[in-house]
Parts: sequence; structure tokens; C-alpha cells
Amino acid sequence: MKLPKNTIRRLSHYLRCLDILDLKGVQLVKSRELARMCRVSDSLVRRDLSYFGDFGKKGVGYNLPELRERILQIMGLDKVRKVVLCGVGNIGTALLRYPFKERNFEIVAAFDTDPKKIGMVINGIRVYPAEKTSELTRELGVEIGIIAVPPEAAQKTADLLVEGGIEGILSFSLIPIEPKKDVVIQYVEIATELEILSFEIEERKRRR
Amino acid sequence: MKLPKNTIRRLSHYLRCLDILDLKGVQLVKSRELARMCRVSDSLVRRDLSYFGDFGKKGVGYNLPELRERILQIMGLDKVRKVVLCGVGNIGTALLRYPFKERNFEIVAAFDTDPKKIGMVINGIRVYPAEKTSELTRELGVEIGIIAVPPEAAQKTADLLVEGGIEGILSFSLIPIEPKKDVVIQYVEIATELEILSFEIEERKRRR
DNA sequence: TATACTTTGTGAAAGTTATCACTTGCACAA
DNA sequence: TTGTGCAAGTGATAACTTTCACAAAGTATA
Repeated sequence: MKLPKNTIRRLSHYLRCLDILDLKGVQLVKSRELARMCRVSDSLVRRDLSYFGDFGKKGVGYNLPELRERILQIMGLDKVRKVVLCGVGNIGTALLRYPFKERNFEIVAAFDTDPKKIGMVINGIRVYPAEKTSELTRELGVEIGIIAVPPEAAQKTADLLVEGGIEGILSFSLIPIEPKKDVVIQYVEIATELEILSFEIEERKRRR
Repeated sequence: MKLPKNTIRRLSHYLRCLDILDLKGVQLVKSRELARMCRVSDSLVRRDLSYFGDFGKKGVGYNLPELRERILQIMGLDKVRKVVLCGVGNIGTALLRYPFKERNFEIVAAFDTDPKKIGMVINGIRVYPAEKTSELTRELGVEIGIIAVPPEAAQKTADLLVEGGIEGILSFSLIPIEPKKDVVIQYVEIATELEILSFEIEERKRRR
């Protein structure tokens, strides 16, 4: 089946809204409500969900706990995934404290080249020397590697992760990574988002 | 003129590649080369650039410094923009040290509700009480506000920024913000990107 | 049981974006 | 000059995504 690229991104948004409603004890949700919360059209919500089966009841809506559980399953968030973090700098340190655990991501180790950082324990996670990346990644059965190193070290770090048998990489580095093998790569582009914002502000001024 | 949504995002990518080539002293760049570096097709590079005028020379390519300068202009990165940061927590602290200055973004103040943090100076940026957000934002002529507060405080923070006359918001918060006025909002969805990665890993496993 | 009302799921249509393939213009060599 | 090669710019087309609008199926009421 062919999936629009943004369907998965929206699934993540839906999930977050379902979490909020779930905490409030809501048992039933309609496409219209979910759509309002996520600022999309209700037909898009229904379309997105329909790619994965018929979860809803006509004339009624969607059973919330059930829908939530199904989306968790679809996205593979229903089981713990081991993660390593490469680069205990600025962003890296923040990520070590980020509540990834809430979605079943468990950071099991961090890596850095700086001897002063090696051996440190942040939020219960120990920092190992970068040379150990492949070895430990493989030993621990890690699936995901987060890259938060300076851009010039990004490719090398990715190579080490791939060598360690990683499945996917989340990169905070600004340069595109050339994957040595067939791994999934996802980017978080903080600077780019700010630049897009800059463009849109400029654009709005031009229109006035 | 109508612009594909991703054109601006790609412009930012092109810019980053141009920076790298520029440092190497390259003077001329072809759509093919830029395309390779950014992992897109060469016709897309040409199409993206063509929305903003004819920068290239047929049979030759693009003058690099000129193209770089023009993209900086288009994106409004050719002048300093003042930025404030709301929420000096985990992510917020990292952002205070992020090299936004390289693209002409200047963080002029930070805000937090925690009395222990107020008065601190991080990377030369002073932390003020959150109540001062609107006032200082307006006084300093700030254009962009970064939201890095807990989700439950995100809307309130956005309201304060808007009240202070902000033009755009970059939110690291996971919940959608309802803008009170006509401001541009951009999101950085760290958790969502990781969830998408999880889906794609799961998907790949299913295919095998 | 009949009637009115609600909301899902989905073909078909509309809208959007990327690619193809070709024309145009420049550079350089003979 | 003339010819050859190269790469930008761009209509036309193909691919993809969202919206529209409605049938189908459930609920509620009398």
C-alpha cells in the first residue's frame, strides 16, 4: 500500500491528542474532534486512519483506548526500543534528559570523544568513548542511534552506528548523511526550521 | 506566486551546501552538483531556484557567492533578527548555546518561571521572569520567540509573546498552539521524528 | 417498526508537487 | 564564424495528496 508521507507524522499528532483525551477519561472520539485538535480536516483524519483498517463505528466514532493502542502498534511504539546517543555536547546533554521513555525509547548508552566527558553519568546514562560505539551498539542490541555531534563528525559517527548494526538514525546534524547500508535516517533540523520561520516573516512583511 | 511547501526547506538545505562549497573556495556550482549533495533531483533544484528569478547561466551553472547571497536575501537571513527564548529547562539551555548567530539570529533575552533560574546568565544571555515576556519583547523589538516550556504552559507563553508583538514563533512543544493574532508558527517535533523513525524501522521489518 | 439523525469509509474530483523532455543560450575550440 | 557540448529554464505530463460528497451503517426517539 502507498502511504502519503505526512500520514505517519499526523498519526504521531493524533496519538498525542489521544493521550490528552485519554488522561481526561474520554472513551469515544470522533474524526471531527481529533481534526480540530490537530488543525486538520476531518476527512483527512478518516483517510489517514483508513489506510490501516476500519477502526471506527459509523454513526458513533472511534473507541479511544482501542484506537490509541492500534496507533501505538502501527508505529511500533508498543515495545521498548534501545537507543544510543552520540555526542554529549550541548544538544546531546539535553536529549539525555528528554522523556523519550514515555514512548518506550530507552537510551542505554552515550558516546563522546572528549576524555573529560567519558565516564560521566547523566540521568542514569553512562558516557563511553566514541571508539566503543560499534561494539557496544551491537552488544546491547541497540536499534536506534541519535547523532548530536558536530557536522564534520556526523558521517563518521553514522558509519560507526551502521557498523554496529543499527536500524535507524535520528540526526540533529545539519548535513545529509550518506548511509553505508540500508538504514532509515530521520533529521531534526532546528536551524532549518528557524530559517523557514525567517522566510515566512519576511514574506508576510513583503505582502503588507 | 504559489510556492511548493518544501521549496523553502530545500532552499535552506541548498544554502548549507553552498556554505560548505564556499569555504572550499568554489566559485561555480551546477544544479547537478547541488542536487547530489542534497539528495534531490537536479530538475528540482532548478525549479526551486526558478521561482525566485534566473540566477544561472545556461551552459555554465550558478555563480556561487551570488547564489548564496540571493538565497540569504530571499530567506531574510541577510539582517540580524532578535530572538527571545521562553523556558530555560532542558532543551532551552541547550538552545541558549546553539550557534544561531551564524545565521544572524541573536537571542537577546530568556524567560523562566523558576525563581532559581531568574538572574542567571547563560552564554551571555540573561534570564528574566516569565511575567516580563510581553514587556521586554516589545521594548527590545524582538521578532521571534522560541517556546521551550512544558506543554501545559505553551499556549500561555505563546499568548504573552503575541501580546509583546512578536512576528513568529518556533515551538519545541508537542502540542499545537492556537495563535491569538496572525503570527507565523513553526514546530520542531523531536519526539515525532523519533516516532516516525520507529514506524519506518517497523515497516522495514514487516517487509522482510 | 419507522423516522430522523449521526458519523464512518471511500470513490471521484480537485489541487498540488515533482519529473520529463526539450528549447534556449552561453562557452570554447577549430 | 561555425560547430559542438553543456547546463539553465520551463511547458507538459505524471505522480501524489487532499477534499468533496455521498452511500452505508449505526444510534436514538417515538
